[in-house]
Amino acid sequence: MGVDMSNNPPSSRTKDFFASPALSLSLAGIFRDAGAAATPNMEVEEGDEGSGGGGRRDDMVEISSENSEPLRSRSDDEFDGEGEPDDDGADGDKSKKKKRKKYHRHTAEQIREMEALFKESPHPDEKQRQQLSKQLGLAPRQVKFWFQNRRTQIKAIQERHENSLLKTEMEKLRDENKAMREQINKACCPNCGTATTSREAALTTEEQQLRIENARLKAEV
Amino acid sequence: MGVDMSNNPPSSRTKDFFASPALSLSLAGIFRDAGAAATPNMEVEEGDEGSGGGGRRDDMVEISSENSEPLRSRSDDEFDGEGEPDDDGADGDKSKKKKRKKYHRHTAEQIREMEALFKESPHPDEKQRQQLSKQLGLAPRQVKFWFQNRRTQIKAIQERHENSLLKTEMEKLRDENKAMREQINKACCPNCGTATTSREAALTTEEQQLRIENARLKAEV
DNA sequence: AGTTCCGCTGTAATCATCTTA
DNA sequence: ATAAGATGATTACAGCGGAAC
Repeated sequence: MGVDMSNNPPSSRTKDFFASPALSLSLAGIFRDAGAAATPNMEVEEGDEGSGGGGRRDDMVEISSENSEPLRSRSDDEFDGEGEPDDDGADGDKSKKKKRKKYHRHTAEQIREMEALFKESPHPDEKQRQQLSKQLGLAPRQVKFWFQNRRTQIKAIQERHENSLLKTEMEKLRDENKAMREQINKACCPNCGTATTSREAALTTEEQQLRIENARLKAEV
Repeated sequence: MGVDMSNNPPSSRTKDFFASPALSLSLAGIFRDAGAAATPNMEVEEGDEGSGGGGRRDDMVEISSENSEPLRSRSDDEFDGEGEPDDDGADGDKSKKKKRKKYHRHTAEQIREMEALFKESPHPDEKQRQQLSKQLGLAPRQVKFWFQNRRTQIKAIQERHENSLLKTEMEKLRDENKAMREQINKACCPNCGTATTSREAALTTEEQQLRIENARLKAEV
């Protein structure tokens, strides 16, 4: 009954890794350097109005659509109430302004700079980070985070890449394997062409097979 | 050139997620796997050093924390000194005790429940989600997020797993190929090669040895 | 042409552990 | 052997792209 299973993702088959705006290209360069120029996008929309205005947009939850349900309660805030009670007034109304720190993405330039440094050293020390942070107008922590996340990303991408390489290589090996197997089985040696059909030949081929199996077993262990 | 390694290998990619028997392990959340130990899993082992060095052993998580709470937090929030040159322009809203909203992790129970549902359907519809959210005291959005993140997580893990399988298999193939290559190159056939010199005896003894080793290996496997 | 919804990807930030100097 | 940094896992969010109206 219902175990569903219908889900089945509509699936997109596109797997192209390197599909990210800022990250991909530079990364791609690491592996295969395509000569393509970089600096693709740069449109950082995000017009943050200058600082003066103070707009304060509250939150962005905006669920729209019908689903707006009764925003549940205090919700998640941590249970340990310690400190931080700021209970926003009664919850009577559903205002619930949960201002969750604006999300905020770093600008293209900031990323560019950090990337540049990253290329030189993926593990910058505090000094370097600090300097960068000053230069870019980011908090030192943010720079630190960025590097951390970046390392993780790189690793993931590399892994994926490696995976695909592995796959192709394996396929190659598999073919080779098959070919060799056939060769051994039927034509013994290319030099003399016609293999002898005598008992000796049989023995050697058998031996060969044994060797092969042996190797395989060894690999397994 | 486009190497295009995309892959849509018709091959094994079809597992419906979690269908994998031994996948569970590291998924972080499994604090208690409820359920009798019916999961004889134990596999996935992969040494590999990779860069950076570091062998690491990952282990089952064990976050303890009995249900209910307390999840301690060591010093939370390090107050950075505020003086930071932060202010990334714009948005100067700082000021005030900015309680950087606590991070907050879902409780073990919430996770357990969600996981349970996840097993049945990784893509719950709004109704299901809503119900769950009520039951667990989480905002619907949180539930939604959780499922999303979880899906990605699973995917990543699966990929990793697949990757390691691939690696071992490839290694196996490689060895086998090497062996075959050697065979072909040297001990090819008794007629043309170095085999004609009353090699029979030697061959047979060698063969016997091979057989013995073979048997031993088989036993090990 | 459209628009509404939804899932997925990428990313920011935080915490918990593990390493390492 | 203690403090600092790296790493992995999590929560949360913005946007894109496709599918369903």
